[in-house]
Amino acid sequence: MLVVEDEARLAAALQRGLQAEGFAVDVAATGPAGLDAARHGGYDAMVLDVMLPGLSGYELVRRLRAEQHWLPVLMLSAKDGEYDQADGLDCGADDYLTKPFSYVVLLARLRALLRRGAPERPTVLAVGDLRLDPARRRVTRADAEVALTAREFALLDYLMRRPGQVVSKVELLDHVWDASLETAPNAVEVYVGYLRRKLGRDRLETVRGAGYRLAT
Amino acid sequence: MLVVEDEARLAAALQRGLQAEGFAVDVAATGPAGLDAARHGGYDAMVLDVMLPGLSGYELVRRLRAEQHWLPVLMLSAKDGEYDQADGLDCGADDYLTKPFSYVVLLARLRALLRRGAPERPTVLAVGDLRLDPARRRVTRADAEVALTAREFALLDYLMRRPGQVVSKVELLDHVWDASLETAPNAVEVYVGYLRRKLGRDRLETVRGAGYRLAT
DNA sequence: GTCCGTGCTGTGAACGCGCTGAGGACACCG
DNA sequence: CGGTGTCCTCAGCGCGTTCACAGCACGGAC
Repeated sequence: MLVVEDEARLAAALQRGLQAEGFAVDVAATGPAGLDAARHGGYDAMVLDVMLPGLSGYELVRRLRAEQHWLPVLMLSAKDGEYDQADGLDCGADDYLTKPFSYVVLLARLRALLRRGAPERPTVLAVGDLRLDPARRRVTRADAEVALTAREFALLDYLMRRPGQVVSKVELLDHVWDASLETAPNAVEVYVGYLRRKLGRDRLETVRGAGYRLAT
Repeated sequence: MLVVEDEARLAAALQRGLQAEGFAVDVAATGPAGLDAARHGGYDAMVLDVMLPGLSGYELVRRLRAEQHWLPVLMLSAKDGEYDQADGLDCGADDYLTKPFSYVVLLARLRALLRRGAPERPTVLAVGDLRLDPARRRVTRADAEVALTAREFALLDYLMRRPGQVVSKVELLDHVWDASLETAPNAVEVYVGYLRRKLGRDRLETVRGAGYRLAT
């Protein structure tokens, strides 16, 4: 949870209160700092004051949305005019609360926002009857689950993103192994062997002198 | 757009106003009629009065959500107490406006709701026979209450919002703990251990080298 | 056929991940 | 002030994972 609020006392109170509810809370005190945090912080939601030094809350949301960031934003403002509220919401905020606000209501509204925050379903890689779900970290072959170790999974993941292409051992060492210098190319052969054993002999083709290819 | 409101004059005014904005609007005058319309009407969103003959707005939303209907609901009420508002939102409404309300604000809030699309999450998270109510801060396992500490609750909450997905320890430290830099990853292991003890050994799966997964 | 280069695989050892019990730091409460 | 509960660190352990090694199989060139 990100709180962008320049009044130090209110910010501290919000942080304490939300932490007591079990949220992990960061605070930013200026518009630019808040924008930056929202961009890179991976927050679930954001409580945003309108009156901020450096960049208004309105503008902050507008930029955030323009940059394709969709985290839920609850806007906080001392302005209770109907057009202020409508402007805030039309800039891209999801809710608008006027100061002074009830803490109970703030929490309930945050919960309602979080309820809706839906991370889109990650793609599932599929090649033939092989299926790999990066988020669930599951691999199935003809609907039967296959248990893979971390390294095996990473290797298959890389190959399934390039089905039919020949991938060299050096390329695999670079991307699936971190330090290619310290690992012998034979390790790749070993792990290809493991995968073949678990997925079927002919799923991974050897291209002598060039690398490996995932059969489509 | 569905309007559920028993005061004929207000209902008619809302219908006219929303139609002027380009919405196709149907009106229901009682709770049961509204519930039925919401179930089968395929509406984008719903404006719902709380005080209704036959079935209160609270109960209407609760049933709707229990039946897995997630259309956005803007609740309308003459009650402006903070707990009325919080109750309405925790029943599953997405927004709450007190009468008398500004028409401009109503429109802006409806636009914000429609922008978000239908929510995908119920107010109470449920995975298997595990149930977690964020508002009441309670967890039950097969209808038996389980006492959790704040940290345990936050951890389970985060995992239950991503059932079946693998969540890394770093991600958990970022979102469930405040300062990932200052907390050792081992703390996650410790708390997973606590949860396993309270919820059952096999509810939380370890994915070696990747993270943890809540069994679905 | 021989020879060489490349890839495959069984064995085994070191490593490091994750689990756990013990206990210290801290806050809250009577 | 001690009692209680929570949070988190630490150290030790078990064991799965990773990878080097060496011997073998196989393909291609001649």
